[in-house]
Amino acid sequence: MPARETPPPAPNAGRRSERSRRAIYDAALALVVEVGYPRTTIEGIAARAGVGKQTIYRWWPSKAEVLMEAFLDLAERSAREAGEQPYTFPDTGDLAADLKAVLRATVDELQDPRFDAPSRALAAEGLVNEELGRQYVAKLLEPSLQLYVERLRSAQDAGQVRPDVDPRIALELFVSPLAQRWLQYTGPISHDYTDTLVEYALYGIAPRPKA
Amino acid sequence: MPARETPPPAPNAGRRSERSRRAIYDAALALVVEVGYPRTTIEGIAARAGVGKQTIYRWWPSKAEVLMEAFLDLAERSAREAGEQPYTFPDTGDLAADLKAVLRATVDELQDPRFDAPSRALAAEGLVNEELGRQYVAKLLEPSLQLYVERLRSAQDAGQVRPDVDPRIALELFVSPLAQRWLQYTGPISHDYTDTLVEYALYGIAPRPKA
Amino acid sequence: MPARETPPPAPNAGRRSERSRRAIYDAALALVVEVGYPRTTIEGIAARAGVGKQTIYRWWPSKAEVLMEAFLDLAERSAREAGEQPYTFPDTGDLAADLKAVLRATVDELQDPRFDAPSRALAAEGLVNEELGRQYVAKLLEPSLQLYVERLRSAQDAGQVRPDVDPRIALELFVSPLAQRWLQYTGPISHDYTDTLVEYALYGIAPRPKA
Amino acid sequence: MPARETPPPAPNAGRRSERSRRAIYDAALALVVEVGYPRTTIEGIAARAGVGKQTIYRWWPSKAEVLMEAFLDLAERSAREAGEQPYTFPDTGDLAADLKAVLRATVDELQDPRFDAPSRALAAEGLVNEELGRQYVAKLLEPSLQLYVERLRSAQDAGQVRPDVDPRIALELFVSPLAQRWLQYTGPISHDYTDTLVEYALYGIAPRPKA
DNA sequence: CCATAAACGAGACGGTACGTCTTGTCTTTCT
DNA sequence: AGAAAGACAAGACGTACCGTCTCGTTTATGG
Repeated sequence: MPARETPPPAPNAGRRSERSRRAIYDAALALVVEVGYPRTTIEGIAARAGVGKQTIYRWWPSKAEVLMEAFLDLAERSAREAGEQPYTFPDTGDLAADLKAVLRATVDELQDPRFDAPSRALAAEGLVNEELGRQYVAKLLEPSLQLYVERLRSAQDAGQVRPDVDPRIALELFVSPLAQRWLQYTGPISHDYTDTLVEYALYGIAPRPKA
Repeated sequence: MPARETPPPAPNAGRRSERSRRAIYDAALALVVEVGYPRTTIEGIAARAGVGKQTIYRWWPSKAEVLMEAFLDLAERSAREAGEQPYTFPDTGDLAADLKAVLRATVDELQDPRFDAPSRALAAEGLVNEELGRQYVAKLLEPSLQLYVERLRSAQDAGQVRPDVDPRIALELFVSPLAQRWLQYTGPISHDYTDTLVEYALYGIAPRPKA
Repeated sequence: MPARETPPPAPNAGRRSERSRRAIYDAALALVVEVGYPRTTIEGIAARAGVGKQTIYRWWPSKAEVLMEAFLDLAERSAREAGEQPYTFPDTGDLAADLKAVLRATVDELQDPRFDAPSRALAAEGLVNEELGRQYVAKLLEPSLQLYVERLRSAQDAGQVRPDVDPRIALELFVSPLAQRWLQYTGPISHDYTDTLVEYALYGIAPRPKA
Repeated sequence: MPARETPPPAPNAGRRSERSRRAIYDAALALVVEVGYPRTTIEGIAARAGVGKQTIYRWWPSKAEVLMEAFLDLAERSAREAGEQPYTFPDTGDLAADLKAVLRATVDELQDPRFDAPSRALAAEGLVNEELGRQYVAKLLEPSLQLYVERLRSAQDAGQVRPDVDPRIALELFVSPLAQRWLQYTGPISHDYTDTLVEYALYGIAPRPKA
């Protein structure tokens, strides 16, 4: 592997301008919503943020990473704003009801362009750039999926899910179909749809013997 | 609606050079595999195909559409070469076995870069360009999914799937998780994995009453 | 000497756009006069000429060379416009009178900003870039100086200049002082001044023996 | 005239760091010799001198002025080092010999890159920036030319130069040609060349009547 | 002899221009 | 008329410097 001539001379994060960082986040998110990801350029972000291009290049290696951080920040702020403690999952004892509730909320969120546009853009970039794709999963997807894992484990303890079932796989039965319909336009998404997914996943599609 | 000055003077498809078309397909597919989709440019395709840029712009509106056609052509040729009749699905009477077999074959296909690279590229473009995304689904995805629908309907007739189940949704229980792991690197894919998906989907993850 | 990776792929001069060339010349000359050479940028020339930057970079290696060609073209056009045959020198038989006349004309020309600004800019660039400096001399200066050489030789034939004098050096006695005052602001320039130079140069500054 | 908000809060020259000043001079001169004037940047000077950029901007308005001071300082030091009293001119009574001697020394000096590079750079900048050009003349050129004036006046007193000759113009007959050949590459410079200039200038190029 | 205010090194910042690359259009020439 | 070739206007890329603006850290009196 040929070494770089001059390894990037690591800027001093202590002196970083918080003002600029915020302006860049805002500009990036706004542009992705307004003109779409491919027409969102680093020049455009810099201009809209009232910032020199170098200030972007100093802190991020690509527009995808700018957007990633901006979106993570947005998610954090949104959660905090909503007064909710983030990353929790209802556990009423009724697994089906809890899953349906969470998936219905997810469906609603996926309709909001402020969430849809950046999220979709990052997913798209991730498909074609493995490094970024893995970051996307690790930072955005996996933390949420982990909540399903925990809820499913709790359901296993309560005897509502078979103990031999792998929760990490089980969750994909309802999460992945929704994800695919959302991302790839393979079908409409609705509360009914996710309710159905939960039903099918819990009880299977094969005929059930009479209890 | 302001009319175009010159309505696109529709080229005469009859005089189209078959030689150029083939060269463009080959160049596009090769480049996507070799340098990746983002670094595949129309200029690059033209140069590699020994073709004028205008010849590409005359017949396709974007590099994504070039790649789409090239990939469809590849798929057709591959099927023909393999001597198989395309678009069939095994029906041995054992639904679980048939699904597992098809999904195992799919897993193998997804590992082949000649398939993976263009397919992933088109998916990525589709995420961010709805028009293209819908084309992708209609031309590439839906035809395959339709085979699952038919097989599931046949299983319903045989009493192996509950009659109230919607086959178009049911198929997503095993197809979408595989698709997501493949596209988004959310987990490893293997024959074991798809076998498990089929099991979970057919019989559910909830405890089954004794038969 | 390390060879270039790809030697510049020589554009096809036959297809060159005359319209763009003219627009670039005009823009370059206008900008140098209006905002000065250092603030004349390639981007500015391109914008003013309504031309892509690449069209400039395709045909010229630097803004200095653009300006050089533009100025040569201007000189040619000016001469043609004035209906004069360019590159001639009066020869009335009276050397002193002829030299004074030409130098007076030169003084006038040096006051015209359309001539002064680009000419001075090229000279400045040439001081610091030997390659360009030599071009400046070869294309702009030397052809004019050659006319002095010829006139002086004719004067030698007529016995008005000593035969052992080197005309190429002799001409510098009046041309260089004017050039230096013009370029370096070492003194004012006027018709009187150049007349004096001719007098001093022809007859020396030492006392002359009575004839 | 709109007044400045804050009149430049004149730095206190008393506290100025001599160490930095020296380092800046050295860096500026070295860089001009090593990489040429256009590639000598203020950032580069600061880095090489181990100095903050602001320390340069605090004391000089432009890189040209830095170089000017650096060069004046160099000239002073050189003179002092050579143990010579600066700004003197030989007066042996033989004008021709004295002029030839001084010009030969000048020719030698012009060949030394430590003198040539900065001097040429300042001249170039001066061509295009009148203010700086006039400074260049006043601080660097005129003091030397004044010595010629004095020597010529002394020669006039001795009857070796006609009393009606203007020494300030006369000196240009030999100084300007040398300057032009040096700066603009209009011809080679050598001791022979300057000797010839002196001859021509003193006795003219026209035929001399028999004494 | 210590307090304090300046100059200092460092370097992030908003900008401008660089020279390169690719896009999609247009034009020329050949077949 | 289609195709190869490639010049063109447009504009984003990522880099290099500009000149300004903080940041702590010397440093050098002057109270």
